[in-house]
Amino acid sequence: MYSSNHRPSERRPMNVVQLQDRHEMRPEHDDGDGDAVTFCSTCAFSSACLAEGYDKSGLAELHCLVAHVGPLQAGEHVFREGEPFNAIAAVRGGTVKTYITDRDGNEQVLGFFLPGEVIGLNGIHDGRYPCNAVALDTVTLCRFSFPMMALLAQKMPGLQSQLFRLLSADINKAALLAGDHTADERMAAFLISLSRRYAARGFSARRFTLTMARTDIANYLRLAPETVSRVLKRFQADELLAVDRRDFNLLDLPRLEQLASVILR
Amino acid sequence: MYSSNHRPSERRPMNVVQLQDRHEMRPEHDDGDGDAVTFCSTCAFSSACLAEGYDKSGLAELHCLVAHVGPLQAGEHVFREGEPFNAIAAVRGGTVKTYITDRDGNEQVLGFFLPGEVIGLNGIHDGRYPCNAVALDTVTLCRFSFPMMALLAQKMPGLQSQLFRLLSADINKAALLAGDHTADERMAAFLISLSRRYAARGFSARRFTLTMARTDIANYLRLAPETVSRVLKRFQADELLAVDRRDFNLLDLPRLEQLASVILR
DNA sequence: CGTATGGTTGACCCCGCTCAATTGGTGTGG
DNA sequence: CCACACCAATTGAGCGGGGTCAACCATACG
Repeated sequence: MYSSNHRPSERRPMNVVQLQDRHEMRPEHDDGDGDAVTFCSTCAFSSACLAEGYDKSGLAELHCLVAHVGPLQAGEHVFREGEPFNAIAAVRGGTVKTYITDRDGNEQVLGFFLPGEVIGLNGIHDGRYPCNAVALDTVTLCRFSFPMMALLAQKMPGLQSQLFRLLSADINKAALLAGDHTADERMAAFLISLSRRYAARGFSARRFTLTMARTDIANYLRLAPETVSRVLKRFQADELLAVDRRDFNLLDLPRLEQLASVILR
Repeated sequence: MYSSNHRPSERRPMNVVQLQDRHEMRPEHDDGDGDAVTFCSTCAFSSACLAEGYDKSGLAELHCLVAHVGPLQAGEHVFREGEPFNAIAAVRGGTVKTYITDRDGNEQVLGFFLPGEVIGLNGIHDGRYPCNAVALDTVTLCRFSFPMMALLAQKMPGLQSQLFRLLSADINKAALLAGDHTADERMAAFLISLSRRYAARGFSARRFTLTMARTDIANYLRLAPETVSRVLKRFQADELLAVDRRDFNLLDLPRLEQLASVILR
């Protein structure tokens, strides 16, 4: 039984509730920067935002209720456990970590969220965020007021079904970690999952630099940090990958996929 | 690392896809049996079905798209992994177990569903059920065509938000098992969860008879069946509970809650 | 009865956690 | 530029919770 003794890393004492107030936010439609298009095409709401040509008024309304948040610096929180839920957010840039802390102050990492992925959906249930969300590096977000989004979903079938699909996908994603698997399988599944998600966003599937510490990886995989070190060392000896600090190079994707397949299917 | 060698229990060779075809179904409104009211009051859709007095036409439509399924006998499947998703179902009576089988044929139990709870929501994601659902005893269901329900949710804000809440709740439920906890904590959390769910449906919070086998409990908790036996024996020695085969009597709810609190919070 | 199925018990062992020491990279002040 | 501190990461030694394997027991059913 491993339990981390580390408190959540907190570089900034300031507790700015970024999804609650309106500091550093700008409405979507008044900044016509060029990378908005490239971002939106990989965002989880792309099909709702872009592919709804048949309902241009709805599209305009969706873009109206989007607000840009950030940039947040590493260690700043997006939201905290127990805060009233009122918005979800799509990661626009950077990486967000979600976690809970139990009664003893032990941190338990729930997930890492890359650009295009949506955080906060688990807060719908009882109107409060059930976990914390913290920036691991410089993070920018698209904030969506959930009440307004639900209202708009009444008029836009595509948006409603997209929300249903996102929620349903998170159920299955949460179940992945629940299985009991070896340290090797967990690590391989973690790396393959990252690889696929980076690749889907146009980055290299083989080479990437992690934004999270070893302790975060270990905590997420329910392993001791020491085990993560040893597994990575063995993977390197077996020429499955090359790793230098946080730079990873997946040398043998097929064998990693093979290892991960028990979990990722 | 424990992996079950047991194939999914299958007492009936027949593979009747119960949520797909219309055998043994009757529309809700043509059977005015008295227990419909008592069931519906504890069903997950009760707030949508009953409390929507302000929208009687919507209520009537919701009842129109409900169809009763069953009774299914123990071992009969409600749906199977990979089948096209087209409906969710509320358990009306009995217990449903959901599970997946990996490449090696090992079963992995995902959850148990009591009367009033909803199965199939994780199939929305990619239009196929990602797991199997099997009856553990005699099961009756309320089947809801999901496309029709989504359509109705466009007109009924209460139904839409109820669906959002159900989906969001399942995300958090799935995350519970993911933590690494001792065998004692897992078992206590399992029993307390059942206790609460029975109590919420008007049954005793202390005494109940399980419908699932030890192997199912073990598999669900990611423990070996032998470990389940040993933990229960120790719990009994410590006078936390009394157990005779599948009859449980929770003698010391406070201490069990205490043990479970790390997981259930 | 005999047989099948599910549950229990005991002996043993291994994966991964714990504890502790060491390394190395990064930042800061002299 | 070096010295020192600090923290993340690594490495080693030891051990314990829980899995494995096997035998045994109990209830259900033909």
